[in-house]
Amino acid sequence: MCGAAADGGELLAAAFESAIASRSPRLGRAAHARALRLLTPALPPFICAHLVNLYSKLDLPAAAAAALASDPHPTVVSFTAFISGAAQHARPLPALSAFAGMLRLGLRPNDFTFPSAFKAAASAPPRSTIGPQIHSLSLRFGYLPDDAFVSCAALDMYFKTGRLMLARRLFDEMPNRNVVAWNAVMTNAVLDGRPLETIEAYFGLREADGLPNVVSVCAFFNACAGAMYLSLGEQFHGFVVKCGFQMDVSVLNSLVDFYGKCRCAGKARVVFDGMRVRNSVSWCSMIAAYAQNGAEEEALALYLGARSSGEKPTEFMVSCALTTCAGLLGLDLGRALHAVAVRSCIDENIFVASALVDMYGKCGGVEDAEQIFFEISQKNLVTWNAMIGGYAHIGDARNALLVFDDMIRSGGTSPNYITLVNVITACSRGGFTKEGYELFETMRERFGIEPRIEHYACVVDLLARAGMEEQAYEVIQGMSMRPSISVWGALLGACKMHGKTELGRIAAEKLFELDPQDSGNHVLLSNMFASAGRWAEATDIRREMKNIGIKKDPGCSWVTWKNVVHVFRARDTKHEMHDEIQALLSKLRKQMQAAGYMPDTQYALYDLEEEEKESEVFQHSEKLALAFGLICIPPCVPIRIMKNLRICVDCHRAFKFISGIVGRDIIVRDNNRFHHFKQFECSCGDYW
DNA sequence: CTAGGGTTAG
Repeated sequence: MCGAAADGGELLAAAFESAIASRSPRLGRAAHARALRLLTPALPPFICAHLVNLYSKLDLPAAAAAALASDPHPTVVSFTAFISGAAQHARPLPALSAFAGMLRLGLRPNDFTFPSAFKAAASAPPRSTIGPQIHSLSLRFGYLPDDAFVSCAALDMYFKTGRLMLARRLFDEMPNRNVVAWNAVMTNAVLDGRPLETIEAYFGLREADGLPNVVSVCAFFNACAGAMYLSLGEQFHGFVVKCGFQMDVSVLNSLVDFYGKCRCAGKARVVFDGMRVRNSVSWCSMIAAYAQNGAEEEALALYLGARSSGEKPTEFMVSCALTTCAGLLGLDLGRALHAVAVRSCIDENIFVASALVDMYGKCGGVEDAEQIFFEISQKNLVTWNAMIGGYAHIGDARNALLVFDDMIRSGGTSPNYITLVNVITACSRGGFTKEGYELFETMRERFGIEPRIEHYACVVDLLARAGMEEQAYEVIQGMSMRPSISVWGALLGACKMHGKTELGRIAAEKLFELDPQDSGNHVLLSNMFASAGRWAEATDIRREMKNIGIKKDPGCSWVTWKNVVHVFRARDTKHEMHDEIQALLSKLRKQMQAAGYMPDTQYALYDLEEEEKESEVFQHSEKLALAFGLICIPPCVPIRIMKNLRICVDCHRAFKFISGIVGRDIIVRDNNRFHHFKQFECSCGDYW
């Protein structure tokens, strides 16, 4: 009888183990059923512990709790199995309450229990004392800093709960620091955004004659990625290959990520292509590497490749792909991914939800962004930033400020520099000059955020746009850092808008120094002279462009209809619907003129007659795209037009008329922002 | 029968 139980026990143990290894709840339940059949009438204690371990490791919390509850005499082993599974699967609360439960039963946690308890306590909020309490309990039970497992777990817990002093002290007290202790220092320094410390810790490990392992290597690449240490990372790449770490999937994944973050998508791809084994992390890293380097098409192709090679649309996969859509302004694709997220039950994941808010905001669907945003119960910094950014895109300063206020008052999240960039941008575009400037002036004392170059660019834009170019110039002159292209660009743009030719010339000359090849600035300056009637100077700039070989970026606009992108250039005659488009445009021209429209031809080529100029502006790419949209897209659907340059002044004026005449919503996304035309008006209030 | 440090996303 006893022997039979033992034999059955060995068989069962093997069955439990293989169910856990293959992560198969089906195999697990089968092994459980077999145990019930073989061992009657009652399961022996060690099988009860096995069952708790099985269900806990398979992430079946209800079954694990039931197994623990049905154990007539639970031991420290059953409890530890439960706690460890819960901690590994990010369920810290059940883990900690089981820990408290075993103490109440008078069971003494052992050196296997404490590491899992610390792992659970590591995800407690920063102010929580649960971690330190468990630590003092472990000391009371005699686990001194020389127990590597216990103290490494405590060390990691102190780092993850933001108690850096205590972590540092524990680390210094450890008599024999193993590689795991060094790794805890390295990985947490990366997570906290101190990559330099990670690299220092790596050299500390080497000086102490420790051998790095896979985890140390990943942390090192992560640090190089975070600090953009391309050449250090490349050297380390060579070393890692020599040590034979290059067979490890995680190491290769972190290499892909490293090259991607260091703007070397090509090198990332070489690593990715050389991988013999890939997991979903590999695909996500490579998709992100493309998306972060402006190669959205490649990113999207890779996403489709991952799906067709059987990868599941995980939270990671979908949020990577959504970022790609945001960069591509691919609203239709983004909607499709939204549907994928809903079907896969991951749309409430905070990363996916924030990515959706971001995507809708950037692709011109603020209403959809809002709807998702207001349903997110646990908003974090990125969620708030994405929503405020969405309002900034359409220049809705009022809502941006309201949401910013909500964020501050909710108290859970403090703004970061991106929040301030987004709010000030919204103020700038929405004409809330006073509010925006006040925020800029007080951000240091109110939120402890040091103004960065981005904030200067925003505030120069804010002031200059509102006609205060001189104040904006004073802000630039008072800067402690070197003004960037965006700073001078903001000033130049506003000077052109308000005809401040002299200051505009100063800004343009700075821009020519900083970026001699950029055509946009030359065109802007030339147009500025042209609209001031200073044709000679305008012509000079054009001639200079020709001399140094700068070509004007060809402007183009595009409309997506039935999954086909229709691209238009100015004076395009090649489109299959050319005749219909021209017919509609001339009909619209008459209707608009009857409604009081006057063409704005001041930037058209200046050697043309006035009448020719009028025809000229009627061949702009955005007007061709709009006419195509009006013909093809049914009346209830808004027409969405993308443009690679800024929308032209005349097209902006014309679109307002057309939106009213035909009673359609027209949404234009240019290289700067959205314009939503409706009933003879534009969402930007002509302030752009 | 139970244990620590890990790669990807907004």
